[in-house]
Amino acid sequence: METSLTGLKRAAPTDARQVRSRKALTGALLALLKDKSFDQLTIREITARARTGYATFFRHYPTKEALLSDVASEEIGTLLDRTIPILHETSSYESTLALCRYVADHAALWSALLTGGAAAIVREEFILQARHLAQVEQRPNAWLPADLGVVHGTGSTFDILAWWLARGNPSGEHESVGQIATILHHLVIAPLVGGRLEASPATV
Amino acid sequence: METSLTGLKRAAPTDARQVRSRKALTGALLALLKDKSFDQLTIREITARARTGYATFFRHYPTKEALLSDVASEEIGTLLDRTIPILHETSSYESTLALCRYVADHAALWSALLTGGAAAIVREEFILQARHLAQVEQRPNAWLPADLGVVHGTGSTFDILAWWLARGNPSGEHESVGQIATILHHLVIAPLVGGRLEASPATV
Amino acid sequence: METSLTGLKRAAPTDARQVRSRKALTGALLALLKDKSFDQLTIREITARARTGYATFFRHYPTKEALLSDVASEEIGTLLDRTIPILHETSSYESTLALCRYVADHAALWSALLTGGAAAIVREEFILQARHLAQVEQRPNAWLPADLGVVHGTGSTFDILAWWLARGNPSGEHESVGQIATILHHLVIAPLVGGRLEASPATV
Amino acid sequence: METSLTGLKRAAPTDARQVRSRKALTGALLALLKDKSFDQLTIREITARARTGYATFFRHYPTKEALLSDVASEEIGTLLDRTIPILHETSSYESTLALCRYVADHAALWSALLTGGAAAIVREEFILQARHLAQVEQRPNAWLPADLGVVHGTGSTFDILAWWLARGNPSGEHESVGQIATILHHLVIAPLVGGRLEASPATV
DNA sequence: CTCTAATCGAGACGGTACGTCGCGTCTTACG
DNA sequence: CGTAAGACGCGACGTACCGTCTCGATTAGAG
Repeated sequence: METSLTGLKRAAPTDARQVRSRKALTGALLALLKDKSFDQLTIREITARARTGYATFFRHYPTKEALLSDVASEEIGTLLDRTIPILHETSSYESTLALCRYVADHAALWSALLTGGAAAIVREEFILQARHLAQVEQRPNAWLPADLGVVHGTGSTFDILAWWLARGNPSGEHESVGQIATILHHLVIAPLVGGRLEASPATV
Repeated sequence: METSLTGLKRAAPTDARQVRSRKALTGALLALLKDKSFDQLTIREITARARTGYATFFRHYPTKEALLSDVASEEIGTLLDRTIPILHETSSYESTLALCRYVADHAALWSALLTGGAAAIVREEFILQARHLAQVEQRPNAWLPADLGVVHGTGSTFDILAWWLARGNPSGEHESVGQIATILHHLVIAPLVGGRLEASPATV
Repeated sequence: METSLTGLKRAAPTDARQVRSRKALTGALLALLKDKSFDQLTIREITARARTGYATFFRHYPTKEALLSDVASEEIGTLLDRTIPILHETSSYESTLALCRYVADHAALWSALLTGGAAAIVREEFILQARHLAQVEQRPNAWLPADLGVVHGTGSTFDILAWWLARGNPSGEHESVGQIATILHHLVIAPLVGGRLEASPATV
Repeated sequence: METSLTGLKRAAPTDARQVRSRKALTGALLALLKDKSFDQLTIREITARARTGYATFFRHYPTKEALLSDVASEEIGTLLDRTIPILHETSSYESTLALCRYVADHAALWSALLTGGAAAIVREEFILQARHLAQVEQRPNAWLPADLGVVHGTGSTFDILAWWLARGNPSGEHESVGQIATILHHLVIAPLVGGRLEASPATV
């Protein structure tokens, strides 16, 4: 929970066996996360599921969190690149919609990360990375501390997306993407950027 | 993380020794939470800090989470009673301000719960209790599923209060309470209830 | 096992309640010894069986062994008074028979002590007391150290009696007493005192 | 006390580490048995003496008794192979002498087993194994139940050997071996097999 | 026949050993 | 001769029982 992911991408291995081992491990982690909480997962359990030797795990990752990082960190970064900019645009609905589309396109992975047992730790990492990104581009605001804006915006976005993915399978349903984007924009983005609610075409 | 607090208040013991032991344990938990994450706390550590026998812990609580529950559960309920109603009033700023004042008045306890190592688990419990409460009084909404509204409203409120408490000591500073209430109302409450932003007198 | 019984008879209590408590405890011990080993008996178990408070046990006996002592110590002394002299008589069959009769007459108690879970510890005490008794009246013997004679004689007698009591209920069967006395005399007493085997009328 | 050793020899491990661990554990047990009773020995104490991790104990033995078994069981079997046959020979003194010589040759080990804190439990195992062996070759006897004969013979032999080993160091003293064999034969073997006492040349 | 003090039951307490489990390291034996 | 399998030291877990202790609530026996 308190442990934060490193955010450092692990050097890509060249050896074919290493590739196979890592893929097996990440796959096993994602598979197991559908059933149990991340921190009640056992390394032995992961390696057993991956059909891999126990010690092999440590040849690739120092801790369980490092494996999760290897799975999640890059994806978090990619998603963040699509989240942060939204806050800076006045006309932001389109960007919000794009964000939701992206998540829907990678529903399987993001379901595991946002609704699986690792949700809390991924959320922490999500916000942590966002704060680091935001430190650079301070946009002073009279009534809202910048840091709080980032925390609230990122966290809420995370929560709404997680809630969305927790309902069955949203991918493919074009309608649903628009709806969730509207909600997200209405509840989070618009209040932050001070944009008009009318900016969202789908406001019922 | 996945473990949720029971929400059931433990029966108050009559024996003076039991009262003393429980007080020592809860006190030790709160004290330790200021330094470390809840789940990297050890029961042995708690009992050592409480100057209590290790086995005595289990005479009172079956798990570490049960102790946290005993500390937090009632407080969460009290706070929720002040959070949920806000969403139902059109003129809600005053209620928001009252909520913030309440938190400021119990800053020590809520700092431990919201910003300490137990934050994630307390947050889960917070939302869980809110969802249960909200199930009763379904207020259908065309564009926003009721459940999502609760999750977003509760979670965001939690986050903003946590951010607030994480900055030094907010108690006593009358100004600060008003500011955070304004922000909370602006970012979370107003978008949910559809109230006008002008409802908040302090909007700068 | 290594713990030896004190051999000190506890002062008899006058208070009726104390009498009742001790009787309940000794009775419970004997009852439980029929099922389980002495040292896998729990003080809590004994007090529960005795329908007695847990702390009450310690008001009467400092340890589990003290309770066993209270039950067994005097009986062991009495039996020893009938065992030791046998070794000193040339015509000893009658004494052996008397010993067996005495045991048969108190079969219930001796079954518990010799064949129950406390057998090993009672045996140790048996031999220990015998050695102490024998130290006084040294009867030098050229080929057999006196101490070894006592150890062997007492231990073997104990074993044979225990074997005997372990077969159903020997009391009432007059025949059986004679047979076991013959065996005991033949196997143990006669070789020790150098008496003739013919001394035993029942030698087949 | 009531717990009996399994009598099953543990499969010999091939891994050098396992060999080392087991040797350390058995060695520690024998060393500690010189000082304290077996059942007031702590597994933690054994592992500490063996310079071994606590959990490692359980990777090799399920209980303390299993460790004792690993130390004693085979030795008991070997000794029994030399004890039982004696009862079947008419001219048995030589066999008795051979038995005593064997014990004297392994005095260190047998001192630990017979006179150490595990004596009672080893004795039980001794007799138990003997009874199992004797069940096969029933040699009916008019005045002596076969089972009692075995119990008495084995138990007495155990006691006399234990008494012998408890006096200092008997190995090397040729005289002593003959003397104890004579006593053993006189007190136990001869009465059982009905042999004449004159069969023993050393009878003084 | 009362009153007072001893004895009772109940059970919480600080300890300590238990046996289990998972960790991360490090050795071994096999392919 | 490198890698999987897995044994190892470590330490927290939750359980059980120890012997001590405080509580009222009986209840015996002395006055």
